[in-house]
Amino acid sequence: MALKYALLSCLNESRATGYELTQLLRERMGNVWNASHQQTYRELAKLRDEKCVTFEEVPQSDKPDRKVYAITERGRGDLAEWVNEPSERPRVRDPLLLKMFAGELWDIANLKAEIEGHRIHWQATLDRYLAIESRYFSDPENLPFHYRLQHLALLRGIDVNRSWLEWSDNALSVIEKEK
Amino acid sequence: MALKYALLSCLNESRATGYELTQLLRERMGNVWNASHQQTYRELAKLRDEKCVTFEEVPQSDKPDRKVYAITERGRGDLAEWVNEPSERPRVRDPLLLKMFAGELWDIANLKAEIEGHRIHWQATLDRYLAIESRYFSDPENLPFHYRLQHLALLRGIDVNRSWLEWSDNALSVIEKEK
DNA sequence: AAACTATATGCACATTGTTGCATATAAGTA
DNA sequence: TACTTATATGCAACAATGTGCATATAGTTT
Repeated sequence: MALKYALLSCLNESRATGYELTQLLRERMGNVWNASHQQTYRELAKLRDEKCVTFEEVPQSDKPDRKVYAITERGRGDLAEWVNEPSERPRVRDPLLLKMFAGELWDIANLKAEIEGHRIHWQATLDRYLAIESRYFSDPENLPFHYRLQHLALLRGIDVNRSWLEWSDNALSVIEKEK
Repeated sequence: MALKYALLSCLNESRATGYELTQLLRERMGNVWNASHQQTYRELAKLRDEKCVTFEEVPQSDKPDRKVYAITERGRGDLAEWVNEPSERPRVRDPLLLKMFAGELWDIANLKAEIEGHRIHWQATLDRYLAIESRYFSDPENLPFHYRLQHLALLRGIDVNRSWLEWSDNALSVIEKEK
């Protein structure tokens, strides 16, 4: 449901193709929302039907034609309405943490490898977010308000990944003692 | 898909009714997985078909009869297999953070109220998790391994809620300056 | 030469999750 | 007395998401 608004938020800043929107969701909004490219295209088709976006076909000779989407007045209206509605808290669904509740069934070497694997990912994601921060938000105090809000979202991503890194180090030391 | 394993993990520790399983998911596993009671009952019916659980009807005179579920060998096998498979990272879907990307469309009073509302929830959840910690995990060093793993999961919940509290204070001060 | 990555789009089917409803009783609260 | 909460179960319809497949071309890596 909120994928609609994720896409509209992107298009509210600038026009983009489905492909670009998919990338934006993965990169800039990676710690906030995610969707596969199939989902993005499907949702864009729906937004077209609802007249929340328009699109313009841009022919390309070497690659498939691009459809450049733009938000409409109605789209912006829907977005503004949604923004000011109360938001639900995110549902928690974390397979790795869930597995902590099946304790004695673990093969400890597996568990260790699993956490180490995730640790690499968290480190990489943290680095990516820190790079975004230093590129776009190096002087947050002097940013316009709507960028400060985006910075707040990014800060969540940074903090979450830092905290996962600490957690995994802690978890690995617990496992080490058990061995 | 993983709801199956959430339920099996619970039943692996002790037999329980659908009602009790719903509560466990909300309380003890609240920072790890969540499901409505309808989902729980539906999944239990499926687990029955797959012969991963058995159940026993316990008549009650004052309240509706209870169906007490227990895990089977097959269920435990499925669970052990799943535990040792690599886990996907959780998908991120946070409506409040998403709204940070629709900056100039916010009514600032709304935004402030929204964050304050969420703050109350995070504080309450943190307190709840801290209470669980002091009741069951006050001496983690001397706990059996599978309880230490559960403690690790709880620590995530504590940390996430603490970090949301800090974030909301930060966010509120950013908003205050804008006013 | 074959495989992989990036660009670019999308359909069809399957699984999962939400919402509204339905039933039944007891105890506590306004 | 009427409403809410807790216990206890579940179906049916609908909405949202995920997975597998399909197509097309160019450049880069093995």
